[in-house]
Amino acid sequence: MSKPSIPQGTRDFGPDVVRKRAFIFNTIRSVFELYGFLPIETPAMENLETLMGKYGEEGDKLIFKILNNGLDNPAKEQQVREDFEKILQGKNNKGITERALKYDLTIPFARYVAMNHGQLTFPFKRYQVQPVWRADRPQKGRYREFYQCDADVVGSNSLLNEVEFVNLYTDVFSKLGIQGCELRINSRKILSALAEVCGGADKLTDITIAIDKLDKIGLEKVKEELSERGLTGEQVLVIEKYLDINGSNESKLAAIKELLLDTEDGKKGVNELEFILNIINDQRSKDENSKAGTTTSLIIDFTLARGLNYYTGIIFEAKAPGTVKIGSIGGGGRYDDLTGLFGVPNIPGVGISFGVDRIYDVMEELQLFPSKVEQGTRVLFFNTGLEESKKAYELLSSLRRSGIAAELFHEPTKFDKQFKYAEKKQIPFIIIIGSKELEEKAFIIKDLRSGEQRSIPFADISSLSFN
RNA sequence: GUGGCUGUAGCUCAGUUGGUUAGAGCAUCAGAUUGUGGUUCUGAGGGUCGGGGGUUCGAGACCCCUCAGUCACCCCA
Repeated sequence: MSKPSIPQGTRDFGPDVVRKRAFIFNTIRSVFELYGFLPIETPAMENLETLMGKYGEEGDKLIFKILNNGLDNPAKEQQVREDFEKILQGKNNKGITERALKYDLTIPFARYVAMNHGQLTFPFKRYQVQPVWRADRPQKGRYREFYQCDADVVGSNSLLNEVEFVNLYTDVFSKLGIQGCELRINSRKILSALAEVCGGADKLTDITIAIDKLDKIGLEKVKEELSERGLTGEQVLVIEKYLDINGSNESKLAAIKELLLDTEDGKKGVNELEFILNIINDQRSKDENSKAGTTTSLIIDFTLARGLNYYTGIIFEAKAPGTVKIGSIGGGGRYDDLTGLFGVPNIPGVGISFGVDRIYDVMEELQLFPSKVEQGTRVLFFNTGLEESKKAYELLSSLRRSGIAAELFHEPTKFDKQFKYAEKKQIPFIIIIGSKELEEKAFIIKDLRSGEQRSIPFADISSLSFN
């Protein structure tokens, strides 16, 4: 027997980790609900064709495919061999695989909307917290199974939705206690205007992929990559000018107008950004937290591109505070016609996502988890024998009824063991009921943190707070 | 999919140019301590040195293969 193990890139979570993760999930969920989003869930697996082709060529490779059952049926052997031949040529085949684990929450949601649009009230605001899977090779902060927390609004073109998401991000990070996050925004329209000015609207994807890497590989390498992707020296020069834009949000907008305002897309993109910025600035000028400088800052970033190619308008990326080297902890954007892929056109939407696993790492590194999230049992009743435990159980039940987590030690053994159990589980109080206490109708309660103990009549147990 | 690094006790790691019976700390269990823990002391258990092959009189160490973990690239949360 070899040692048991779990698949690469997956993780077990112990009790304390689950508690901390639950704190993050609950916080995000409560903010989603506060903004009027409704929960849905979709299956772990989707039909392969629902997912294929939605995430680009690279994305297709990272989809976890599920092998069909019954391939060992002798009667089908010939067919299976032929089907498998197609797999070897890099083509998917229904005879071998027709289901896959979901890759994100957005496409399954689009599929859900396409299937149920007749019943939904628009704008439909949903949130979804579920695991997704990617056949990526794991590395720091990247796993093959991880949770996404998504919120999307479909059926509305209003930019007020984008404003809502800016505030939603801000509220979540504030409630989690993470200070100094950055929310970067851009518009895909700006990027396509850039492509247009560079004489190659068809080069949009190449340009976005290259400039997205700017902060990682530097300007020179980006220029190299652009040349390799077939852009002329003149076009690269325009992009260099574009990438050179910096300063405050206002000066960035002024500079981009100069560069791209001749184009239709450029105008639209700038308008979008200005609209959002104006409202947010106005709101924040009246808000105490913003004045204190502890909120998430909203930053226009023309180098922000985002890989997923279904985005058409505003795009977001949330970044951890600069002191931790984790990078993106969330992202999202507007898509004009996501459900069109599933035969239901003209339902626009905008959505965002939180990367819980990375948020966890950030909070762990900055020690931001409140100590109360690790709180479990408040009081342990010592077991000193059968008769005594009967009384202990009676009192314990009354505590549980009033919401206080309590346990009875599982067997009558020496105090040493029972004390150590309480210590390891960080149970702050122990209660002892022995034969003497039974007779006196009063138990001994001890605070393990201070070592203080006193005797309390059985009847008075409800007056104790166990804090 | 491509490349780098690391695999020795439950955990963190020592282990000399290849040399006899592979060590330490922490953790676990037992005792000192029969109804009062944390500290201390004593003792015990625990290893096919990731797996397979090779070189050698002799391999934890050197070579090859393989598996696993990890980091980076591509891409992304």
